[in-house]
Amino acid sequence: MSPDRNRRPIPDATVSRLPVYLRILGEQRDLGVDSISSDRLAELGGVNAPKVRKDLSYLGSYGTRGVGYEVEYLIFQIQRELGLTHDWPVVIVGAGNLGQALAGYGGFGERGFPVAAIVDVDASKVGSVLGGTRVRPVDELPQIVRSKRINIGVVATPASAAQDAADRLVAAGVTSILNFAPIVLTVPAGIEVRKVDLAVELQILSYYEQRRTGGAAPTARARSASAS
Amino acid sequence: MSPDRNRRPIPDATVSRLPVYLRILGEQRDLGVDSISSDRLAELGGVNAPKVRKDLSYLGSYGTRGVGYEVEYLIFQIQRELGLTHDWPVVIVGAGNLGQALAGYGGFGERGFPVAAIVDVDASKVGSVLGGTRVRPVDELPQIVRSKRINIGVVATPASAAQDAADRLVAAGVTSILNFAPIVLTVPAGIEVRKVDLAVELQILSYYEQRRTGGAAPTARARSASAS
DNA sequence: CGAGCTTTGTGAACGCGTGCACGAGTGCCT
DNA sequence: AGGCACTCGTGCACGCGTTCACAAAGCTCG
Repeated sequence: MSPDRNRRPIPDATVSRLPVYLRILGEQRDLGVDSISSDRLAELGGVNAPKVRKDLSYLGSYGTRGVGYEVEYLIFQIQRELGLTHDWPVVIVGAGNLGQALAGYGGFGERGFPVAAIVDVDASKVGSVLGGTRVRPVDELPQIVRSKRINIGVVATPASAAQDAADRLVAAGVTSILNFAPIVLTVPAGIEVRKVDLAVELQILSYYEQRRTGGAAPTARARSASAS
Repeated sequence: MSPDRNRRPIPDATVSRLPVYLRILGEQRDLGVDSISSDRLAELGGVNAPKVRKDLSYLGSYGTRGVGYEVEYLIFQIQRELGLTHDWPVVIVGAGNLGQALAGYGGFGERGFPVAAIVDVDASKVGSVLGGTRVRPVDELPQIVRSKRINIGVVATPASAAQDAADRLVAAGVTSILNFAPIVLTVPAGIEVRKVDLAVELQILSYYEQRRTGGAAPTARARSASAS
């Protein structure tokens, strides 16, 4: 299991599906399933079977023809490829509504991303406890990142403060950022940024709704009275 | 009317970028800018200029050569295309950590998606007030959806309850679902579903971190991290 | 031990989206 | 009025990702 075996780059599209396979495999293992076919995995994952096989083939040939994939072993291989064999502690910047929710949301820790710290510029928020973690002043970011060996930061501030938050994270030594603020962050080369904009997802749904109904308004202020 | 005849379909990739342009245009308008070039819009949006022009060309030829795009008019055109000329009230299923956060998060309402209602199966959660909205029992979903003319539902339940939540939403008449639960929902044809899995985004970041460091662990049994 | 069924792994074709280059239209300045 | 600088709109080539089809490989059973 020497990591010096040169890894060819895995297509981005495949990387974004591997976590899905991983989750399904974990569920199946907990159900007592020890072998699974690409067909079944595709069904559970909402994709088609050839795509599953091609995706998994980027990891190596870990399946057995005529049988399928050994669940336990495949979990290990995907975890290894994704770097999930150990925890990645994260620091959340911004203890507002969203930051509080993310801290309280157990899903991060369960999947290997424990919330190691929360910071905020607002002194009035410092000291309160969210999801078992005390909010600390943003100035302590460098010490926190260094002492807890944090590589990933989460920006959960309002848009106006997001760039500053990102700058501070980068200065503190973070190399990957998950950005929930609706702006495009400017970061130095080599820093990986992913953006999640909740409103954008709704707007995309709106487009398909609008196309479906031909523009009929569900709560058109012009016609029906939508109080409150 | 036939909704698909008057408009050629816009590529999905373009649809997912239109909200980004829309947000930037709104900001620029608030700053007093009344005309913007594709170059500038691309810079602010983190894409390249030809892509901006191609995206906008799907809406029609609303630019002026030699000048750029009139901000106000372009905002209107994108809003019209995305169906954002009126509000789309949404209902949130699940008043747990995530549901509470989404209800309190003002970003939805600001962007035209007011939280019209929150429901939960847990009777102990019913009655509490989140973000100005009282939590109501899940059985009232059909009445809520009908009376408030809701087309979009948000699933913010644990994974185990997500499929049931989706079924109830569909039965109540919702035609689009934004799913935060980490499972693939099964819905009838014609129902649009978009999925946001917060942990998946972190796992993707983990992959790039892992590739960068060659698999060095940041917390557990780590050698010295690469301090570049 | 071989036939037949099952399932993986992958080369190749196809389609979509991106990036590029350039023609076309507009405003400004002399 | 004419030239020039600027920017949009778009045809085209390229590359990535998806899909398909099929050969290779393993298991089961008689």
